[in-house]
Amino acid sequence: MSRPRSYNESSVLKGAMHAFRRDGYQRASIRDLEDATGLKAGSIYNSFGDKAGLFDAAFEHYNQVVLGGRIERFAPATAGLAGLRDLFTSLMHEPNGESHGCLITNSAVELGRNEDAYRHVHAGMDMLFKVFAERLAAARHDGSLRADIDPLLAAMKLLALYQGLLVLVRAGQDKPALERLVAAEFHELEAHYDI
Amino acid sequence: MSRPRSYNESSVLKGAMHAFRRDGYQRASIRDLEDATGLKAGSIYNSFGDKAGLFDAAFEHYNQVVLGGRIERFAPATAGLAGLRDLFTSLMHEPNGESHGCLITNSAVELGRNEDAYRHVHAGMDMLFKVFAERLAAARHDGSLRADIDPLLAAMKLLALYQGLLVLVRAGQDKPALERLVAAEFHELEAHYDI
DNA sequence: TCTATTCTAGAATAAGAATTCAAAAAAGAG
DNA sequence: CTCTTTTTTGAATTCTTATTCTAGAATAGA
Repeated sequence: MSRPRSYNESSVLKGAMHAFRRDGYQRASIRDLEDATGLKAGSIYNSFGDKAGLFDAAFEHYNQVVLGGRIERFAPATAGLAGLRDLFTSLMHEPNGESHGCLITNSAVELGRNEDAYRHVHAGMDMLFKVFAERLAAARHDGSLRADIDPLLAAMKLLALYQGLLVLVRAGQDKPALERLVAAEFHELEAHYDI
Repeated sequence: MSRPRSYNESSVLKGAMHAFRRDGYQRASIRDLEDATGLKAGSIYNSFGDKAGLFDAAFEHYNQVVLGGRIERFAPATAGLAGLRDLFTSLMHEPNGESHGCLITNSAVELGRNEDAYRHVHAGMDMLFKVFAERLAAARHDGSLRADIDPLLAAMKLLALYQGLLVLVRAGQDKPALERLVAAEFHELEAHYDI
């Protein structure tokens, strides 16, 4: 019937996401997005409506694929507190020295309460908070979490720490120092039985 | 000899700073900056060279006056750990429900390693880190800090938490929850003598 | 008071960005 | 094979933004 789209949606979204993470919503021009996605401006408008529409789709992709995948990979339910720690440590290990940062953090700061982005920012933060809270609650049950720690309060603290680390990485702070910080924080969370 | 400037430099910088905090460097247009400063574009260019020059001056002003003043007010050397806690708590109490955020956090995220902003971002973070480290070291000496805590490591952690809180405030997270988090964190830092 | 100089205002300019448009191309349905 | 529908493309357009220019106003010292 009609001519089918010739591009691969997932690779287009990946490219757009990359550009938005690196440059922010405002600075990523349609020109940049053409390069990043391999599509021409016309096709972008035809497929996504406008720049905001592409951002929307790219953010959705980020939350589901990148963030979701990261959680699956580093912090599945079976990995306990150590998994959470690995998730945090991975923030300091972005490939080839680049620090694109997190679309959630970057958008929260750049766009504030902007309605469209707000939805995704909240969804992403919720996803993180829930994983933190679940892992901490489980750790409390199996005794690996210090008994005097409130899982929900600690989950919120981890969320703040997570966002803060991303800011510091983006600002070029010394990564080894940040890793020591993460190690120390998780050491504090763990139950340690004195002999 | 020559006509002197008719504006008040400090109030101009305050206005510009406000606009940059609210909207970010990119989104704050010269038009917006005219309104925010009360100057006309011509005067802005005459006095500060260009938009980047005004941003530079406004950032300098932020670090010296706003951040410096905040530290003086909430966390002078005499106030100890409680002063630091108050400084953190004040982040959740911006006047009239607005959350302009911190120019340091916002610029770190928006501008990344951009050379001009980088200088100020680093200066601001350094200023915070040094205050945290000094207060923690002093608290260690007077015994109000838990003895097993490394002041430098804890200072870095506080810096991350500080930046993270600002991201969460900007994203509209529940402020009371964030305040509880701060209270809990400082409770953890303090030495508590069991009777 | 006059003059040199700098400030201010607001229009003009120029560059860059987002978005739209019109024509060419592709692919399946009949 | 042709027709229809939608995508693709690249140019055209419209908007916005940063920056410059020009004329007029203000000031302090000669």
